[in-house]
Amino acid sequence: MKTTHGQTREHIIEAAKLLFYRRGYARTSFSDIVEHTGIQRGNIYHYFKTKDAILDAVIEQRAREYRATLSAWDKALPDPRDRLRRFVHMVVSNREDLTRYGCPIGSLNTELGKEEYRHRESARRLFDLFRDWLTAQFASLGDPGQARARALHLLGRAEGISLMGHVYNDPDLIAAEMDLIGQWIDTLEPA
Amino acid sequence: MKTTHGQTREHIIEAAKLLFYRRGYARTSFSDIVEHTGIQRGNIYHYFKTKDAILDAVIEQRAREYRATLSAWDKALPDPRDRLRRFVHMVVSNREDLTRYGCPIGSLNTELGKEEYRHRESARRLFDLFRDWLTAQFASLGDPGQARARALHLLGRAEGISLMGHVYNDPDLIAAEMDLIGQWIDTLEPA
DNA sequence: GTCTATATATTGATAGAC
DNA sequence: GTCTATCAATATATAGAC
Repeated sequence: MKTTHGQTREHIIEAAKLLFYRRGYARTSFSDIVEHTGIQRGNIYHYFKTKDAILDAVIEQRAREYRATLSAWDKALPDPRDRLRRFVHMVVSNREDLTRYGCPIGSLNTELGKEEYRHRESARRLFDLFRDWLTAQFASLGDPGQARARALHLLGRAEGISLMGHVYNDPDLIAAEMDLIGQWIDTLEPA
Repeated sequence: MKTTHGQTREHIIEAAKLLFYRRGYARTSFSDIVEHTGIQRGNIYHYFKTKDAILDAVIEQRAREYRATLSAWDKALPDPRDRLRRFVHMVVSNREDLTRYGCPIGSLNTELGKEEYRHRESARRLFDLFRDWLTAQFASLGDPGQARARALHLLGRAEGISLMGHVYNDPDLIAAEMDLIGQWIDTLEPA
């Protein structure tokens, strides 16, 4: 928990976030980060003692971003159905990046879910943010007992179709599936 | 295309298949394969000149297995609806492994879909096998124009819920979602 | 805080005896 | 076909001058 706001530290995190997303964590080397930032090796170690520490910071940074996004939606949209539609719209809006590199949360969890990684839980917390937020929206929209199951159903469909769009290089697959989900949201009974 | 049927070569492929699945390709080293098989480094290089060549062989091996599975289903089940149900049942049956390590095809494509991998296309062909087979079943069951979209929808949902089951360590999530898919299959109009 | 130089371990890969 | 010994490149990480 540093209280300083050094630009260099932010640059490292932003570069690592991009590289981990596009190349994966294991395949991204310190040299990649050095080349991409222009910051020298020794200086990076001044801010992060290990590569794992950079990963921690990247995950924290993503968590901050997603929390801010969901918080902004909460403030702008009082209707839970509109909030769910906003989530669906976000996926559709990001379909080009999703097609190119996959879902940043999904692919990170896929990589870090493998054996001998100690970041499984912190990566999972990125999913928790959306799962809990979606659960709250489904709960206030209808049957609270089914809210969590519906949230995981929705997250799963978004992740699955993102993977298919990625594998088959087709953003329209993502748009079509999310349209089906939008129709499903429209049919849900109000509370 | 070797015509010899050496046991050593098969041992290497089987060990690599297991390790690539559980640890990921990038994180699996030659030392891992040596330790897991008991075969010495130099001997492995007698069968495979590079690590990439082992990956090629593992993907080919998986393709052979999946083709055999689908072919067996074709022979045993004349009704396309039963064949679709058989696919759903396979996912449910594998839910423990899917929960522990994720989907072997999905996680492989997620890793190899990242930048600077030259195995993207061969990994995608594993999905092609199921996509094309599912497309054929949907086509003979009803509207052929929607068959491919339905196949990708089904594959996406299976992949997505496998990821959620993996991330949240909950095989029941997979069973529940695949049950929904089974209900959907039951409602499809016959040709 | 930033840099150069370097340490140390591990990686994929080779050479060659048997 | 199997093995030991080793290579060259790259990985993460450290030491210390400025």
